[in-house]
Formats: sequence, structure tokens, C-alpha cells
Amino acid sequence: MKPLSIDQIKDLFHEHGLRTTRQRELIYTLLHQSHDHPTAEELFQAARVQDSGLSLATVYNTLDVLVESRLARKLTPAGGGSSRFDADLSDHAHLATTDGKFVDIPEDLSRELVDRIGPDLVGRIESRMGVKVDAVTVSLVVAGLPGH
Amino acid sequence: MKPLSIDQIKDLFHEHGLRTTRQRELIYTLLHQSHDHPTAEELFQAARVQDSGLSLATVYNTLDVLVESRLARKLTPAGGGSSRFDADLSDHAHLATTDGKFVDIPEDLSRELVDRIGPDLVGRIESRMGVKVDAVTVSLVVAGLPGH
DNA sequence: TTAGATGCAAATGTTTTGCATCCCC
DNA sequence: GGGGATGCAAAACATTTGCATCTAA
Repeated sequence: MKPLSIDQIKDLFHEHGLRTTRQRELIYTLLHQSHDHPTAEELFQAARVQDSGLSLATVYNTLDVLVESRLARKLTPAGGGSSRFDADLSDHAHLATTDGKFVDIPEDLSRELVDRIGPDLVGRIESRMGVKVDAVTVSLVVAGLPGH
Repeated sequence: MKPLSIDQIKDLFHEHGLRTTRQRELIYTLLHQSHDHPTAEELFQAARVQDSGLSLATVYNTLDVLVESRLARKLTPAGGGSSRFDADLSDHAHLATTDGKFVDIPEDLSRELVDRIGPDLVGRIESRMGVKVDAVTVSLVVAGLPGH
């Protein structure tokens, strides 16, 4: 993801009703830049290099807030272990590895997956079951990481 | 799910290379009968009624074994909280509620979901990404439980 | 007979919380 | 100035593990 300026982050936070703090700015920047999908602990370690006073609880709280305000997505490994986070909110699917990591599925294939499910079918499920579907998640479970 | 006789369970376990113990029999029976998708703790409470000596660790260990030998499936709530378990192995999708529960999507709709994704697309993802896909999971996230 | 299963309790790993202090709006 | 955000430590929660004992095959 292309880097964001401080002003862009301020705007983004403001649009989503969040106060801008030094810690949030840092955590969001690191999350937005990262290509893998870091855990709270990994973000904490990376952030401490630049802000040695940061606490792990703040990382967790901030990630919660980002997820709730739809600036990030939480990825929960099926086998247990630490949750991972993703600042890329475009509709895309993931490969979930059995050791609890996630890899993006390329955009074209992701879109094809999502499109195939389609709003018509989701709509039928909604009316049959009397619910409002908030999000559709597709994940393909694989044994090892691609690229050995 | 229709109830299983003790002999059926013994056979099933034997086919899957598992020893039959009093505890496994009980846990599997309860899981197989249940319509919701119980947590380890819930199964433990239910099982203790019939076997007061049972330990929670055994429930966890047994569920692990059942999942590994493909006699049960583990459902991991995206928002965190206890994992849930399902002895129904037929291809079916779930509604995942934001409070960490799961509800089966009726068979016809489940099949439609699964069919739409299709082996062709999965195959293309496999070759493009150099992986072997083990399982495909679709979950539809809803805010509340259907049926209020 | 013996490899594998269990029970117990303690350990682990992850995430949350209470509360005093701090600082963005 | 005031309400939300942070840091710290402790607590909570889910799950795993070590080890002595038991038991199914």
C-alpha cells in the first residue's frame, strides 16, 4: 500500500470519528505499510523502535478501535494463536495457512471469488433466515506458505 | 443428527484409527446430538452430568483428536472467544454471529454457496499461487441470532 | 503387556481491565 | 477544561502440558 502522509491519516481518523494520537498514527502507519498481516505483538515490537514508551495494551486497544471504525480488519486463525490485522479494506480473500498466517489472494482472483457468491444468493439467505449479513468471508486453508 | 449406537461409534472410531474410551464415546455422542455448536466448556458441563470424573483437559484433547481424525470440525469465532465444534461433516456453510456463535445455513443454500465457488476457480488459485487448498470456508457474518 | 488415554494442576499465551496520569480537541 | 487515550500491572480467559496413574487393545 502506498504510504500515507500525516495529514491524510489525520483526515482519515477524523472522518471515522477518531482522535489522532501519536500512538494511533504510528500503529496505523505501520499496519498500513506492512504487506504481511502482523499480530498485535509484532506491531508492538516494530512500533517500540520509534516509540519506546508505547505499551502493548495500547496496541490492542488501538487495533480494536481501528477494526470497530472500519479502518482495519481482524483476521482470526482457525487453529488458534494470535489474531492478525489488515489495513487493506478492499474486498479480497485470503489463503489461511495451517500455522496461523494469512496471504492475500491476488485481486483478480479475489474479485472472482467474491463475485461468484453474489448479492442475489446472500439476499436469499438473508430473507430465508431473517438476518442482515454484514460481511462475507472466504478463506482457503492451505498447509504451507506459498513460495516455500 | 440421528443418534448413534455404541457399536456405530466404536466402528467409526476404529475406522479412523482411534481407541474407544468411555470419555470419547460420551463426548462424541453429546457433540453428535447437539444442534447448536458447543464449546469445549459446554460439552464439559453436559458430560459431567453423566461422568463426574471427567476433566476439562480431556474434553479439549478429545476434541483435538476428533478434529484431526476428521470426525469433527472446529469453528473459530472471528471476534475471539471459545472455539466451537461440529460433528456434522457434510459440506455446509455457517452464519457466524458477532457474539461468537454459529448457525447452520440450510442444506440447499449451503450447497449453492459451495457450488458457486467451484473446483475450477480453486484450481486456478492453486496453480497461480503454488499451493494445495485443503478446505474452503465461507462464513456470513451477522449481527444477531436469527429467530431473535 | 504396553502404548496410548486420562486427571489433575500448573504453565502458557493472548487479550482485557482498573486506575492513575496524560493530552487532544 | 474535560473526556477520551495511555501506561502499567494485574486479571481474565482459553488452551496446553507434564507427569503419575489407569486402561483398551
